[in-house]
Formats: sequence, C-alpha cells, structure tokens
Amino acid sequence: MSERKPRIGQSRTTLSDVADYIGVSAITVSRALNKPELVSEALRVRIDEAVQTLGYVPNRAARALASARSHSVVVLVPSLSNTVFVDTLAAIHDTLYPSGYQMLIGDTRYSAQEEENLLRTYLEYNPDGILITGFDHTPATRSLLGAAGIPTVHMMELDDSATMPCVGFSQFDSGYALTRFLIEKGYRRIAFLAAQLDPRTLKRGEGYRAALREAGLYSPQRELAEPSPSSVGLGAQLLDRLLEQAPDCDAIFCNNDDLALGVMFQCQRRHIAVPEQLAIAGFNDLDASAWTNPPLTSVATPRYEIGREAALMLLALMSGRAPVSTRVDLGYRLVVRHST
Amino acid sequence: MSERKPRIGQSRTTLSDVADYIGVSAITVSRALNKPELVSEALRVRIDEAVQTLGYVPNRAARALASARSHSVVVLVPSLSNTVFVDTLAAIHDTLYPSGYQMLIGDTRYSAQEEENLLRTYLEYNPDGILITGFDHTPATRSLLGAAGIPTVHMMELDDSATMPCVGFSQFDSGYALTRFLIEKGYRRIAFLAAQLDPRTLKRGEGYRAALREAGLYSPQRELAEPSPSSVGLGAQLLDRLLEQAPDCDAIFCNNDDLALGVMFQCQRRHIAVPEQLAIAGFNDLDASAWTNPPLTSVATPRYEIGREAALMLLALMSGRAPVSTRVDLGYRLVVRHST
DNA sequence: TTGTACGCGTTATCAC
DNA sequence: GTGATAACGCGTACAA
Repeated sequence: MSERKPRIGQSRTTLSDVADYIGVSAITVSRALNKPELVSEALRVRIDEAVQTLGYVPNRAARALASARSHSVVVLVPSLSNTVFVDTLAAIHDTLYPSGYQMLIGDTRYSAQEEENLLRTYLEYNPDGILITGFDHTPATRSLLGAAGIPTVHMMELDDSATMPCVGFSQFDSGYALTRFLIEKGYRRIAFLAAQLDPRTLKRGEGYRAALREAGLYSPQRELAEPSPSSVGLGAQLLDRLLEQAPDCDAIFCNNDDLALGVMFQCQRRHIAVPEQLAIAGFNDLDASAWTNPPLTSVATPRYEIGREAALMLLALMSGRAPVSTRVDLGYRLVVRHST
Repeated sequence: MSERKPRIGQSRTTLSDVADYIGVSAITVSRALNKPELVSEALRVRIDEAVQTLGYVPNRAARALASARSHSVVVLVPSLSNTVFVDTLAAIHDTLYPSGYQMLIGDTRYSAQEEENLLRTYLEYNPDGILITGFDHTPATRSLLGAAGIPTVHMMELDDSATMPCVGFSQFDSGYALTRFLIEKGYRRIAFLAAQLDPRTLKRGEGYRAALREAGLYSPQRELAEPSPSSVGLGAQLLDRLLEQAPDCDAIFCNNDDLALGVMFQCQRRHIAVPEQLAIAGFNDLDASAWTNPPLTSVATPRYEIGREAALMLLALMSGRAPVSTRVDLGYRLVVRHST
C-alpha cells in the first residue's frame, strides 16, 4: 500500500507503464521489444499496440545500466572538415546502424591531447567498441584503451607489428608510389608540399623522400612543410614560397588535393603552364580534382571502404567472434590525369 | 551476511569503490566530483588522488538515470559533407563543451524521414536539448518534439511566426539580395542553378525569382534544378545543360560554391570568358572561392555564428533562464569578387 | 560538511 | 511462455 512518490514531475512513459496498461509484467514487455521470438504472437501484438498508443520511448541509460552494454561505439577522427574522414564516418554509420549501434563522434582536431580528452569523456558512456584514427596516441590514451578492455580498431594506417586490429593502407607506400610515378614520367626536380603535418602526412613524406633518395634525386630544398591546416588558399601561398626557395622544380607532390587546387590556381595566375612547365599531383582524389584545368593527377584512397571494413571488424570483435583478419590492407590507386 | 552476487564479472571501478578506498560515503565522492565547493578542501584532495590511482571513470548511464539529466544535446544536420554544417557543428561543440554537454550528432542526409528516425532513436538518450536544422519536418517529428518537451532551437532559418526558437538568416532575402546585385550590375538574363533542393535552396530560389519578376526579367528557361547532391562535377554538367536550354544567359546564380566552381571550370574548358561573356556567383563563400580565376563572387553566411548563438540560446533554455531573444537573425554578407 | 535511505528504468537470473 | 526479485551506479531529499 506504499504510495510511489515520484521525484520529478511526471516523467515519461516507462516500460512498466506499458506493462500495467495491458496487465503483464515489465520484463515481458522488455522481451517483446528486444527478443520478440521469446514472446507469444498474440501478446507481442498487444504490446506493440500499447507501445504505439502510449508513445513509449525506451530509456537507453537504464538499458545500459542494467545490461552493461551501451550499444554505442566511439569514433575518433582528426577532423570533420576533411572529406576523407567524413566519408569514413558515413560508411561506419551505414555499417553499424543496422546492428543497432550508435556512433559517438569525436573530432580530435589533429591533436593527440584532445584525442585523449575525448576518449576519457566518451569512456563514461561505456561504449561497446572504439574506432580510432591511426596509431599515434598519447601514453595516457594507450593506457586508457588498455585498461578499458574495449574492442578497438585502428583506422587509416596499418600496424606493422600486427598486434593491433587495423584497417587502412600504407601511407608510406602511397607516397612512395606517387613519387616513383613522377620519376618514371621523367620529372627530376620533384617538390613536396605539405600542411597539417599529421602522422599520415609525415609518412607519405617519408615515402616521397625514400623514392627520391633511391633515384639520387632528393633535395631538402624542395620540401615545404607548413603546420597550419590545409586549405586551397594555403596551397596558393605555398607555391609562391616554394618557387622562391626552389625555382627550378618541375613537379610538385601536394600532400592533398586542397593544396593541389590552390597550387593550380596560383599557376594559372602566374602563367605557369601545367604540366608543361610544372606538373602537379595531389592526394585523396576529391570530387573537384577531375574537373580542374587540367584535371589533377591524384591518389584515390579507399576511405569509404576503410570505414566499412573497420566497422565490420569491430562488430565481429564486439560479438566475441574472431574476425577473419585483424589487419586489412585496402590499398590505394593512382589516378593519372593531365596535370602530370 | 548476505553475500552480494555480482551479475557481471568484475566491473570497473565505481563511485563506492573510491569511497571505500578512503573511507567516506559514495555521495561525498559524488559531490567532490560534481560540486567540489560543497566538500572540504582536505577531503577533496584525497578523493581526487584516489580517483587518479583507482582510474575511476564515471558512468554516464547511471548518472543520467539517477539525475534525469543526460548532459547531452542532440544535433541534427542534413549533411556532414557540407562545410556549412561542419562549421556549425564545430561552433556548437566549442560552445557546449565548456558547460559539460556532449553532442550527439545526427546526419539526416537531407531527408525529413531520416531526420524523424534519428530523432526517435536519439530521444532514447534523454537529451537535455535539441538543435535541429530548419523547419521542414515530418508531422511525426513535430509531435515527437512537442511530446518530449525538450528545449529545442532551430538553426539556419528564421521562423516568421516567431513561435519557435531559431537562429539563422533569411534564405529568401539572401537569394533576393544576390539577384538584385546582379541586376544592378547590369546583367539581364540571369540564370539559377541548384542541386540538392533542400528547403533552404528552394527559398533562395524564391528570392531569385522574386527579384527577377520585380524587374520584369524572369524567365523559367533560365532555371535549372537538379535533385541530386551538389558537387563540382555536377556544376560542370549543369552548365552544359543550362546553355542548351538558355544559350543567351549572361550571369548565373549558383546555389552554392561547389556548383559555381564546376561552372567556372567548365567555362574555362569551353573558352567562355568570365565575367565578360558570363558572370558567375556562388553561395556560402568557401575557402576555395577566393582563389579561383577569376575569384568568385559569393554570399558569406554566418555558419559558425549560427552554431554559437544557437548553442548559447539552448544553454539558456536548458537552464531555465529566458534567453535574451528566441529569434536571432545573423544576416549574410555579399562578397563581391571578379567573377561578376 | 558529511551521511542514510531510496529510487531512477531496465535487464539478468532463476523460478514457475 | 511468463513473472518475481534483485541488481546496475549514481544523485536527490532529507537528516545529522
């Protein structure tokens, strides 16, 4: 006979409201919603109707608390203003959504420290899985990941030691391959333009350097690395700076297509013929790159596929199944157009 | 003497673990973390240390359940591949984060139905607030919002009836203004190129139409609307189609800068002089637009400010304070460059 | 300044 | 196939 005294004004419809409404127990309603096959057809129909009419909305906090599963996955990417990661996010969403998982998106802004902060915060949600970009984390991030014991897949790069689940491609190789291509095309004074300088950029730069060194063509004069974020405008400015310090270069490997676009615009402005006087290559193969004048040579990266495969691997790990492989190399593809 | 039988294996450190560790009650630890000023200096220090050494991570589900506040805000945007919304998201994050709110980002993909689905799902998180794009929702979305009774701010557009909290600018006016500008520049056969055809695009189109009608210059021949998503490539294609159906146009109002870029590239390819033979104007003033040849005339939109102001308004609403105003018009700015 | 008692809404466990 | 009971981890309300 003890009267239930609600603390808050009237809360919203709960599972037991629905249960009371049709005279069954709460747990039965729970089952009808989560494991319909365990409830009789007739009852299930009545419950579904009641849910409709009462406008019942499950409470995830209660569910997470009781079941110790949050049905959410934390996804940490360096940037949302970079198409690369947005495409990857879209693929992750498409893959996880059908299985009932929500993404908790964290934008680390290319900062390992911010990544650590975000991870710490998102761990409060008890995520069932984690998708994180690359392998360059703070020590604290690594220990948080270790201590949490939550299935984690690393995206974009490959772990050479093959100890951590990962889906991506070799950043080094892709930089190497594009540079080799330019060398074989006959270019001899090939420059490298980079911004943002995140770990993947640096690895592509190493690939560039290795290829040139092998060919005996390397010159540090032709490298220009700017820590500020990439943009078309920055590309235009960097071309000017590059041509001051290395006026003789005959090709430029731009670390991404935004920079390459800026370089190309600036070439037009300075009446530098592309590719006759100066060849230009970009990276990532964005939408615009096929339409510039001349169209831009670039490296197409499997960003959607990375998101998809990483999410699939995570689903396997979360369900306790052993994934087919915990190291998936999706490669890259050279897209040759008229700018080289 | 009743033995506590844990359901799950060993769970992670909880509040009472920390409390036991230093011999205080759980609630004291809770207070030390959430309202430090209510706990004595000395104790607070000991608690902080214990939290560190035990690696305690709060459980948001439990917190949300006990307090009926989730400290999370749902943000629904039409797209993540559109800089406009990404910038807005960044601003929202910057504004909400210091107050301890997490964003739950939903990408509706320009679909009112998908928006409804996302809202329904995210409502399970008991968000403390909602930020949603525009006013064009399904009836179900509207009733969900109403029934939930959660503070909600609409972004990007303005509510003429002034009944719903909103932060944005007049899409109609901005389209009207850009068209007026072109008319005053002397252009007489002004075309309108649009893709995606979301509500804001359509309203800008109405502004375009109104301005031309007023001036007696309107011709439906010069409108080209393509429902598929905007892209640079699409811009290039649409120019070709437009010039077939209206070869005489002397200016083009592109509904966004991506399309405008494609149009400009295609003009170069077709040897159409810009702006001499054909003027081009875009919308949103993206980074690249200042660097094309010629630089692109566009309309700068206050997308960062919209995110910031919307978040501030929501914070006020969530805290029960009456916001200064529930209808904030942040305007737009014509950026005139050499393409017109 | 600190503690006790209890409930938030759901699911795991075990019984019927 | 369905239900009773207890727990999940934390914060509110009130007491000391």
